[in-house]
Amino acid sequence: MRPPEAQTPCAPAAGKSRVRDRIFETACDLFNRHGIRGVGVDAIAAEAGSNKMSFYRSFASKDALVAEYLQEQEREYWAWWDAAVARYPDDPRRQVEALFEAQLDHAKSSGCRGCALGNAAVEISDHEDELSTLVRAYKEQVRRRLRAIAHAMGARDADSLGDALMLLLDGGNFTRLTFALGSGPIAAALPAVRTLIDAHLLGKSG
Amino acid sequence: MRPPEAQTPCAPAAGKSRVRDRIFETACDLFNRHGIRGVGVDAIAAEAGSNKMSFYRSFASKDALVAEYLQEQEREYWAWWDAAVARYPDDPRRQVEALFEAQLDHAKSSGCRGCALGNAAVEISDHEDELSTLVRAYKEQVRRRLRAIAHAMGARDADSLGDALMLLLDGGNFTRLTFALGSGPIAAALPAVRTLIDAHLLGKSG
DNA sequence: GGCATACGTTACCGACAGGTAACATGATGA
DNA sequence: TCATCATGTTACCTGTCGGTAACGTATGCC
Repeated sequence: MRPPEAQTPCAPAAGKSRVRDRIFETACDLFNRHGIRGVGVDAIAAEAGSNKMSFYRSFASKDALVAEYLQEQEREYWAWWDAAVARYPDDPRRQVEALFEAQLDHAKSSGCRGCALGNAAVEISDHEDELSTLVRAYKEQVRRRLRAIAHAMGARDADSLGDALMLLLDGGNFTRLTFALGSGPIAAALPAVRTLIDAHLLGKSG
Repeated sequence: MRPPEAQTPCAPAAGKSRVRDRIFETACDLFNRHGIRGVGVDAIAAEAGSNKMSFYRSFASKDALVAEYLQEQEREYWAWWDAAVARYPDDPRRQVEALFEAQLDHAKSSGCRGCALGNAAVEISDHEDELSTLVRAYKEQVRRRLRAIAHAMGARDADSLGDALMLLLDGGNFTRLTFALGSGPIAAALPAVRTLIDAHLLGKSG
């Protein structure tokens, strides 16, 4: 996927450089804080202690940077997910609870702006195919994973349960944008999750 | 709130004109479709069959238009809410179900882009006080209303139930941005709502 | 007719956006 | 020492943005 051109003799891996990394980290931070359309290339480079020219030596365009940003956000998200889930192998119910616990925990951090990928869906119009495809693939995987866990629990209407869990998850992400740190309705997610799982494990409900 | 200046002798009500209405409707449509930052004043005026100069004769600034847009969206939303709820006076449980039925129904329309106010929260940075205050007030009222209905049901942990309902509602709005018409997880909202209400009416759950 | 209202048209402004050219510098390594 | 590479610097291009000035015109009211 990535052409092996411009390979430096040693040091940083495959075409990556120090400024590039600094710029990219800065970009991720600014995109998260102000939205994708709310941050210009110039501002990113300056905030990274560099300049626009150096930016364009590392990134083909702003769109390329945004795509990489979204991919990185997804990568981090799944790492976060896997870490939460890994603590309870073979216990899908506790896995789900751990996910929502971790979400609540993360929502209490001041830098949290909900779901970066989901927020991007608001900003990118439908014709920006590459970006919206990234977001769609991510959301579909969230859905698939939650449904799979619901199935693993042996729940009745597992797909429906998985989807309901996704609604609670995304509801938390969405409301987090508006409500300050610990004050939002997101704290109600975990009890609701437990109730729903109970209902889907004991009997038919909807 | 609105100064009574420039009152025309008769015809359209209090300072409003035909172009103004056309421009405003066009703006609402475009904001919904492409986001607030994704639409320029020029594009709005042109799409409305007018021009920028006429725009600025009716609106003090783009920010003023955006504020009015958000207020209008909120007005329409509560009208929609009240209509759904009014069909079942004195039956709070059915009121909630009617809300989620109406949401699902609306989500199936092609123009639906979830929650306009919530989407705006993604685009406006924190320092734009006037706009983010509008969004926050709206979201707080959603929360208050859902909690109130939960209380009216006589539910245990009514606040928690109300918050959980809000998460499901906003989760539906958020996911609607990504999943096409009827294909998203939003269909799982209503069964989940019923399950949660049942649990909160029968016994303690979480 | 005279006048104000409402609207269209053209042209312009300063600011900033994404993106590029050309050149200077400083470290590295053969 | 000399070439190379990564980076910084300055200047510039084009386009678009929010916003304004000045002028023209159709309508309708008195």
